[in-house]
Order: sequence, then C-alpha cells, then structure tokens
Amino acid sequence: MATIYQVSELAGVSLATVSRVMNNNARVSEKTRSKVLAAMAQLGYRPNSIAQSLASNRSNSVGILVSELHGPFYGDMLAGIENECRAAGKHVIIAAGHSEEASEIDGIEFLISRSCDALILHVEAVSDDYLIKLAAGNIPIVLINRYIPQLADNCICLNNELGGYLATKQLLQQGHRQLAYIAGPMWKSDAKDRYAGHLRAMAEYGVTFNPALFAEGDFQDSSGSACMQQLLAKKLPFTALVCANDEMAAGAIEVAREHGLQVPEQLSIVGFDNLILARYIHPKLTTIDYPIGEMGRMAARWVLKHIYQHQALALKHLFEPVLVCRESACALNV
Amino acid sequence: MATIYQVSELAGVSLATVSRVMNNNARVSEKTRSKVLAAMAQLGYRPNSIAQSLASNRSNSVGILVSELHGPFYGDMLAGIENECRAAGKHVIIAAGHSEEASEIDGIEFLISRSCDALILHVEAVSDDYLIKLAAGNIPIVLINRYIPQLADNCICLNNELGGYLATKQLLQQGHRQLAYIAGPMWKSDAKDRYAGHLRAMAEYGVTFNPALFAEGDFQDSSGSACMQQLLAKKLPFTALVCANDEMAAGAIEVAREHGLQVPEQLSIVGFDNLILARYIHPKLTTIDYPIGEMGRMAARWVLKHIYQHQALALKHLFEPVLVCRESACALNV
DNA sequence: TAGTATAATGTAAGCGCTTTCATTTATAGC
DNA sequence: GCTATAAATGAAAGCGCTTACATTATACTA
Repeated sequence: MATIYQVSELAGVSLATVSRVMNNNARVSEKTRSKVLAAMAQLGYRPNSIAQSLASNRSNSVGILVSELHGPFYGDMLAGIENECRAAGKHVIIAAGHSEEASEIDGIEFLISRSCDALILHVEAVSDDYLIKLAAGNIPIVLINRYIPQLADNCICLNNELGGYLATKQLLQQGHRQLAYIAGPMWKSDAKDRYAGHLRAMAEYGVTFNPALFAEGDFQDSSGSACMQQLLAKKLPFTALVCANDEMAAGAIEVAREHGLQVPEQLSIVGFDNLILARYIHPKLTTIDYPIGEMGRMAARWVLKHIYQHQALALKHLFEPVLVCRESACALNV
Repeated sequence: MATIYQVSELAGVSLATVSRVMNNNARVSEKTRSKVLAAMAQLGYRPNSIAQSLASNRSNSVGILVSELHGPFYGDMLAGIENECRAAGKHVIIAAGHSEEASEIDGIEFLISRSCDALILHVEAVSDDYLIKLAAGNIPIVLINRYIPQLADNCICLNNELGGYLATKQLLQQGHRQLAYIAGPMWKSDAKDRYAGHLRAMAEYGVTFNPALFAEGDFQDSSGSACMQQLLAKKLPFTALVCANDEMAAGAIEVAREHGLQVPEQLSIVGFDNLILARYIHPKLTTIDYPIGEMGRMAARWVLKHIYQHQALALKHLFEPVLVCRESACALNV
C-alpha cells in the first residue's frame, strides 16, 4: 500500500501538500493539486484511515447501540443510519444491548473504547442519570426513542402518546365502544405513553375505560397471546382491541382465531409500529406507523451536523406517527 | 484521557512494560504487573484503540457487507457475527450492498479503506472473478452463502440443494403428486440449487416435473403473488406448491386465499428460510430452516481463527438445512 | 565465586498521517 | 523595479501506541 510519503515523492511536493489536497482544506494551487492527484492515481493511493484518525483525533466512526440486531425494527433503524453516514464517508460500528442494563453499559463502553466520534443509542435499561452523566463526558450522544428533558436536544423521539391516541380514535370512530387494551411493559416510557394516548382518546369520546379490559404484556408476541387469553377468560364483551405493538397484536390475533373469533368482523384489532410483519399476518394489520428508519436517518444527521460540521442540515426531534389502515379493523356492525 | 505514558510514570516503569501488561504477551513480573494495573485503575486508563491499530497494523475490526440491513434475514446474520466478534473484543463495521454490483464493490472498498482486518461478505451481484482477485489481495475475506471452488476454504454455505430436496420430499411423502414450484431468480446460485433439489426429489419419487407448473420470481413477496396468479391462471391442477423462499410463499398464500383456496386443505405450501415471519403468517408456514445466525457466527469464527489466532476453534463450511413442520402443508386427502 | 543462561525491563524507532509555524513564491501597489 | 502583503509550500513535531533490540537483574551451574 502506497503511503502519503510516496505520493509526495512522486509528485515532487511535501507531505503537507499531499495532505492538503486530500483534505482540500487549504489553498493549494491548481497545478500542484493536479500533480498530486495524478500521483495518487498512479500509485493507487488510499489514505490510511487509522493514521488519519490518530493524527486528527477524529475516528470518523459513529457507534450505534441497539437492543437487538435481528428483528424487524432495528434493521430499519440501522439501515437509515448507515445510509446517511456512509454517504458522508463515516462508518458505523454496531453493538447490541439486549435491553439489559449491564449489557447496555458494556456495549457503550465498548463503543467508546473504539474511539467513536459520537454514539447513537437506542437504550432501554440504562438510567436517565447514567445517560446524563455520559452526555456530560466528551463523547456526544444522541438518543432514539427516549426523552430526557435535560438532554432534550439529543433526543429523537416518536410521539407515542399521539400514536396511542390515533389507534384508539380510529376504533372509536368506527363505532366501537367496548375496547380492550394490551399494553407493553409499563416501566418503558413508550408503553406508558401509548397507553396515555389510549386513555385520552377514550376520554375524548366519553367512553369509560374498563380496567378489567386491560392487560400488560412485554411487547413479545407470546405475551400478546397470553394477554388475549386472559382477556377472553373474563367473558367480558369487547368488540375492539388495541395492542401496544404489532407483535403482541399478532399473538392476540392467533388466539382470537383459535377461539373462533373472526377478525375484524367480530373483533377489530389495531397494532402499533407497522413492522413488515404487519403486512404478512392475516388479516393485514391496521396499525400505527413508526418511522424508525427516518428517525435513524435523523439521528445520523444530528451527528453529521454537530460533530462533522455539516451545517446545512435541518433537524427534527419529534416524529408524528400516522395511522395505516389495513384489514384488521372495521366499522362495528350494530 | 490518560495515556500509556502517564500510566508508566505513575507506576514507575517504562512505556514498554505498560504495553506488555496490556497485551500480556511477554513475561512481566507479578510485582510490576500489579503496580501497573493499579496505576491504570487509578487513572481510569483506557488504551487508545486507534493508536494501537496504527502501531500494530491491526485494526481489530471486521467489515461486514450484507445486501440489506433491514429485513429479517440479515439481522440474524449480523447478530451472530456481532456476538462472536464482540466476545473476542473485535468490532464490526457494517455496510449494505443492495444486491447491486456497483454498490457492493463500493461497500467493499469502503470497508477496505477503513482498514478492516478481514471482510465477511454476503454478496450477490459481484462476479466470481472479482472475489477471487479480492481474496488474492492482502485482506482476507469470507463468503457467506456463496460457493466459489477456488475459494472453498473461505466459503460458509448452506446446502441449498438439500433444502430444495427436503421441502419437496415432504410434500411427496404426504402423498402429493401434482407439485408447482415458484423459484427465485435463477441467476442466483441458491435459487438454482434449491430448484435442483426439487427436481431430484421429484425424480426420486418418479414424479415427472411439469414445466407449466414452474414460475420464476425474485424472492420478494410481490413476485410470489404474481407467480401464483400465473400458475392459477393456467387452470392446471396442483395440490402442493414449493416456494424457494418464505416471502414468496407469503405472497402466494395471500393469492391462494383471494382465490378461495384453503391452505393447506386444498393446497399445501412449503417455504424456505424459516424467517420469523414464517411463524406469523397464517397458516404458519412449513418451511426449511436456514441457520443464518449460526452461519454468521461461523464466519466470525473463521476470522477469529485465521486472523486473530484463536487456534482452538472448529470450523464448519457446509450447513445442512432442516425441515420445520408447521401448518401450511398436510397430507393429501384422497 | 565467577561465568553463563535467562528473565525482566528499558530505549527508541517507527506506524502514516495532520497541523503549526516558518519559509518561499506570487501578486499588487506605487 | 521595489516593497508590502497574501498565497503556496515545506519542515518538523507530534498523535498514543508496539516492538526489535539493548541493557540490567536474577537464577543457576560448576
């Protein structure tokens, strides 16, 4: 591999000049520039990014921590981030945190030890305090799907409350009045917010919420099934169900089917997230779209703007979910 | 951030000694070692990985190129790789190739420019020649799901032919004799191999293959639907369908349902890949398991063994798919 | 106890760049 | 043509480590 030194020799200029044309950050005469460029081409020169990093104290890499690498959700997020970063010549280092505190911290430390210029974090288990302290350190962070008031500018969030509201409102508008709700784990803020939105819509329509028609799952499809079982076991009538995410909705639909309930004819269901699977399950799931890919992109842009001085970028911190109507919810036939 | 120099000062030893205890690759007396360790702890010292890389000519990073970051398939693969690599303290840099030649090459060059110690590639569009040339360069590569005889040792593959065989055999054993086949894009070797397995099973059971019951899709669900439409339009009877992947199977099932065909009662379907979605679609898909996560792990191990001298690891190059029986295929009721 | 082998530690030269500062060269003003 | 100024280039000092080689301390042999 050719080094900058050989380029400089071949071009008959100094190291510094070659470096300048590489970074085109200083004035170099056109003549010299083209001489250098020619030499580079001739030698097939590629700058050594490690050496660049050491000298410039910039690794040009951004660290990403997601809960899981597999699963439909994080893939979209990663895709958004990678896309944006690569276009800017930055690379992306990934780690998984498995929604578990020790593992998340471990992942973050790992990324820090790799000299990332910034971190994009989708963390769930770690405390606000930890993140605030982390943000006070010398490596900038941006948080996806987590809102911490003290770190407001570093947060890219979805308006989960609105999503919960929209999901519920749709059912209400379709004439349903007996609604059940399968929530996510209530220690997670998004689960809480979605639920809050549900309550707001119910209140708005003057429908009283029946605590007996509430069940708390853990965002996995199996818990959707389990919750649905519980709900059904109570023998209380309900014509619609909102699930705090698509996977639990899938689990619930399955149980409904086993119980001979027609979806949506006898039971309307709406999910949340709009995962790819929402299109595959039958009936196709009516759900709330979570633009996680876009949010990943935006997080990457935040980094480009704040760390790599791409001034022009416009940032957006709060995303609005939107309802996606498919087949799992229909008007109540009285 | 403390540097090695400050550690050496505090511990009252030389730089070299500190470096030695960090890498514990040379004999250091217990007394000195603990002095150094104490100094490190006291300063909260973390080695600068960039500097380490520059000096050692080892970046401790492995580059991964996948076709897409989203989607259920690559996520599992990434998860397997990341897991294994991180446990060994290596990090993972990712890029997407989008199954498009220029983009794949671009991604590879990008990873090379980041000084990866090795590359794990899931490429589709790039030519064998290109890969052979690449492998001859000074950065080792391992190929997932691509077999090139000259690079046999660097390939981690699934026995796709066997998979196609197993899928078909299952149907044959269940008594079906009129089978349709929806293939993947036949320029892809996995699509070709799966199809070959299908033919072998047919031959083995003495069933003649009817070319009119063959359709070529592109591995997307929409093409599964389209192919199914074509097949149905021919008005030829068939009681079973094998699809070269799960997504096309999902598309096909949908069309079957629209045509009032009961799956599996009137039409048995088997897929290939065993994506998570196979569990979500209805009826739950009988399919061939593609242990992509395991294969990712294995690719990572290949790298650990060959590049990072983890001698003990056992390698496996060819994985055997296995049939997963669920609900979309049943015995032919005569 | 000297003499040697061996273990432990230190010295210093890079790794391939960036960047400050000094120096040279071109441009403009008169 | 000669200075004053600006633009282009070069020299050299790091960035924080690793590692070959040199040196010193320790253990062992006869």
